[in-house]
Amino acid sequence: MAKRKATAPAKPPLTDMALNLIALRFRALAEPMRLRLLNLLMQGERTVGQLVTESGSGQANVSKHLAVLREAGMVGMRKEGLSTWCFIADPMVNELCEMMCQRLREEMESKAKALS
Amino acid sequence: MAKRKATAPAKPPLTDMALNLIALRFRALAEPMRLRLLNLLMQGERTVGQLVTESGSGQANVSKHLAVLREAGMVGMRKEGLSTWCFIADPMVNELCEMMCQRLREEMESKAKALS
DNA sequence: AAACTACATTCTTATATAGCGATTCAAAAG
DNA sequence: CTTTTGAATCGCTATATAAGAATGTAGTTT
Repeated sequence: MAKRKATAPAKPPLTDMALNLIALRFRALAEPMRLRLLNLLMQGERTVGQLVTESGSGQANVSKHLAVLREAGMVGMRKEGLSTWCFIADPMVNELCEMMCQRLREEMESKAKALS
Repeated sequence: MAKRKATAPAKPPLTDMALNLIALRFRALAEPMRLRLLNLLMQGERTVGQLVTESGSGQANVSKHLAVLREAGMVGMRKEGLSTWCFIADPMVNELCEMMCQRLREEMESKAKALS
């Protein structure tokens, strides 16, 4: 029997459920405020209150966004006294954002060059 | 208990504009139907009509989703006679989806193991 | 015990968009 | 020209959700 090449690009079509799960994850990254929270957490752990202050958004809003990120497995939380400390729980988040930023930089520079 | 890694990447906070641009890109990937279209295109070029047939969605809907993917720079199109051929214009799309799928597999297997 | 603190939750409003049908547009054929 | 075909666009409805205000809640202090 032929063994499947590891580099074989022939990918099977994804099921509806898989598509929904993947879309759910990407949706967690599809809001500027959530990206801002992740961006702040990339500098280190923060309490919810600190994120409220530094994000400039309201407390209820930050709490809800953090819930979305937590359900997506991207942010973790641990309670310590009255405060809740948040941290990035999935290093993939950094990679994804890094890739996207890099790609955007390339495109913008390309467009800028086209205008010069 | 691991000591905090010295690999702290110390990234500067992103601007509002950057966050909006990044969110816009992720939003393009945040819908199951668009992921399905991308998944079909991963197998090779398709006309819009073929995508309508294979996706099982309506023509207007597919057309609008393709417009979103095109504006996000993820899908390219070339007209040939009456037909419009679509293709993946940014290999990053494959990487992003691959990463996400891999991550989901890991989590699901982990959870499955936790239940056994 | 009461009062306070840090978050979470609920409720509401405003906005965005997925999906559908109908229409329009553009290229090709008759 | 007219018709046909492939795709884009418009109008519409239903649904999702971001954001703020008010309230609830659990842990802390006094």
